[in-house]
Amino acid sequence: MASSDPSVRAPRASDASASGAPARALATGGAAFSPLYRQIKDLLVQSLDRGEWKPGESIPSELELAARFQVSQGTVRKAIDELAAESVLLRRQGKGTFVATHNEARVRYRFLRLAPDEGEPAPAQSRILECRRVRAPQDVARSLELRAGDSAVLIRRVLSFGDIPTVFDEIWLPGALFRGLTQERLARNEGPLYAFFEAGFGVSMIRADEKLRAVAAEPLTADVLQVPVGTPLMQVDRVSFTYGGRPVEFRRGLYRTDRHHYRNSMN
Amino acid sequence: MASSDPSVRAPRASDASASGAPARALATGGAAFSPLYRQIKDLLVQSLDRGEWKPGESIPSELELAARFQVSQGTVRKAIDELAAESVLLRRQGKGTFVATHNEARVRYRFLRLAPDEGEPAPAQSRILECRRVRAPQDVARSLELRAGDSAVLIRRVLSFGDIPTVFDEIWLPGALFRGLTQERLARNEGPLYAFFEAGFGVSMIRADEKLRAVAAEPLTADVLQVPVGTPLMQVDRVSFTYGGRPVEFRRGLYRTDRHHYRNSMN
DNA sequence: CAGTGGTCTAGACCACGTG
DNA sequence: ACGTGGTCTAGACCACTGC
Repeated sequence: MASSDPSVRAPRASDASASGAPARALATGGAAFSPLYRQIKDLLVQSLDRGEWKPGESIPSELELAARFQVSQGTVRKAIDELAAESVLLRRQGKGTFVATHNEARVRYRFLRLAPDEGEPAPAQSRILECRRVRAPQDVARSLELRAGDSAVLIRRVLSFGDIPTVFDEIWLPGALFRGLTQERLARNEGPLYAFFEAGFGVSMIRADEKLRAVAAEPLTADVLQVPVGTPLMQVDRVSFTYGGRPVEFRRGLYRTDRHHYRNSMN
Repeated sequence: MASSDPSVRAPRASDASASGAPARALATGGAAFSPLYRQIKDLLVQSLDRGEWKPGESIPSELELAARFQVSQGTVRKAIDELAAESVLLRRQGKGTFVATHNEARVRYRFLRLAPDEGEPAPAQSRILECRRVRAPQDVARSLELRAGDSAVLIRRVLSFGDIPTVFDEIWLPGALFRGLTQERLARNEGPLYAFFEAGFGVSMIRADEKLRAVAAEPLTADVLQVPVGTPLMQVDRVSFTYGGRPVEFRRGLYRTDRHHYRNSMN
């Protein structure tokens, strides 16, 4: 880490207390007020986005960051608190603060909400049916903030639990971010897809919005999931976002819910 | 509020710093360690549970609470922070901290996740089909932590959006908590059911767990929702909890998802 | 103007993990 | 023994609200 970091402390309202003059000029250009800890949070997110600290690595200690940004440890702490609450960072007492990974057990089932009706959640077997580059259809392009016709990667896969095919996913990714993604590399990958994306392409999925509905199985889907045509399935449309709220995946999943259910918790 | 509150400060490890002696005895009995701010949080929840502050009312200021519990304002603040993050309390700068209500716009759609495919969320029209006292069936009793055969209230209702029946709910409540709940009172109520429960029976819904699946419409449901038998519907089983994590409602909802979807956000 | 929550700082000590 | 995050305190000032 460079010791002469350009991200120095932004003047803020509180500084007036020392000089008596109401000096106020925010680094963001002065349009919107944002507390110091949130400016620090934004700087941390920018560093994550730039890849300064990679998933699984530890970030500098709170005291180091406080020195770098010229603020108190408490202010850095509050910024990290928010990022930890969003599962972007992970604190481990006595060890440090780490960039979250999609490999850890603690977040492993954060995005896969399908749970077995009986027994414990078990890892799924993934079979890649297809992976090719296509022009983004209009609705996908809109979700991914691409221009219609831009390059995209389309993946079709099936997730099975104990030999029962349960999830049929169609996944669209922005072609520009996933150069070199091939069916071979996908098939070689074990473990969660998102862990593969962050390790192989530097794209971290941080947040996702889903829309769920009940639909009848169409012939193709029915064949893949080995159910009669017309069987009620859950259709899950998801848009996933990376640092800074940029959409980087659109996905349509079709779930069999005869032995599994989609779990959700609200508060 | 009684000025001589019995909930005084519990001795804790940090106190040893003043005396030099490792005095440690937690109010909880000493079994489990819990930081001071969490003990304060528990005391606040107990006060809420007792009804010391009712939904919509303000709780004492941070400084008052700090004086009552003999801790610093910062410790009270951290306890309140957590309760605000859980939407149990609501902070309003310059005004105070308030007990959350199910009437406010901010939390109105916290538990109703069904959103229209087009346009803005609109309030639903509720029609009560049935409200009677029954013995709790075994699975309901287990969800509500009752003994099988205990008294329960069963409500059946339909929610419609613009004359289109969209949700068919079967709701079970513990009979002991909802004495005097009749179909007449229910029908008279406008607005969210949970607001009615908290105002009329002092039962606040704080958290809920849901299990979703896709099912085919059965004849009775098809009739109520005016869809053909066999239409795919979303079945939502919900257990709702009040202060202290006590279950106080089991609900099975069947949703038409031809013009609406169930929205979910993950991070 | 007074009172509320919101932000920021500084310093102390505790609990945990590692060497 | 040391460095990490976790907790707790104390005090300052800011921003918002209502009298």
